[in-house]
Amino acid sequence: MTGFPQEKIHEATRALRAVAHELRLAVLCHLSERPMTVSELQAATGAVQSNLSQHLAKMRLMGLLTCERHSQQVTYRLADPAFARLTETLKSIYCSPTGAACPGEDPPSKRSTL
Amino acid sequence: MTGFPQEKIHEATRALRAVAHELRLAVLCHLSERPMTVSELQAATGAVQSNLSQHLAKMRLMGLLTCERHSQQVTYRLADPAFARLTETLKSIYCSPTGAACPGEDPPSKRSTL
DNA sequence: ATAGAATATGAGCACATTCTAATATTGTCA
DNA sequence: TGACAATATTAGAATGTGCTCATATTCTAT
Repeated sequence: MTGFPQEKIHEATRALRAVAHELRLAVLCHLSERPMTVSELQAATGAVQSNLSQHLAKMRLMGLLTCERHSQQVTYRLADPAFARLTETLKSIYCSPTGAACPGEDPPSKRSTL
Repeated sequence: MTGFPQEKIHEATRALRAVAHELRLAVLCHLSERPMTVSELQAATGAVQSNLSQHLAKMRLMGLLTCERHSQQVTYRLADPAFARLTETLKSIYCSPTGAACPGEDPPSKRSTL
């Protein structure tokens, strides 16, 4: 675990929790490309307004995003461009040219190896 | 969100959930370096046996790890070496030389920006 | 066969998450 | 001011997680 002190693990875990959700990951992906308003995100993800708003709030509180209002619209963006590396990495793992990581599909029923 | 189809997002989300926990992330970090037995992981993380075992099981079911038994010991390893990229990325974000990503500390109380 | 070491599993409580539906807030425009 | 658009917040039920403690399983060695 070279060079990953417990304290940093704690911080990293917060970010992971903030992203460990289909809708939130989708949002992160979109915002990794460019800042977007809530309505744009809503259109892009197909999420229900109040639900999306809640997830955006959580991501903001978790330190992933920041936002600013422009009259009636609120634009969200990555709090740090470094977070885009996360989606890049995930893409590299799951959409890799070498087709890596093909986990055991959703729980087959239980008990597999061993 | 170029090149990250909903279906892949779903898969990636499973992996993220599997890692979005301090103990599990620590385990992933250790196993990113080399395969380890349960007792080694136990010593390395200081976790309670049954608790660790449960987390390992979850990570295995989620497709992150595989394991094999050698007499009484069970050795766990990354199901795909590509998963090590995840810990690498997190390290690059949180232990970066440029000190990036300094989120707003654990929930101050609530309500910040806006 | 028995005992002990290394792991796994199950029960159950406490607490966190997620979703929906309803309502509140903020800003624009006629 | 009143109505409408864009977002946010609240409430509450449903579901999921994580932990501990007790117990089961698997091997090995005597």
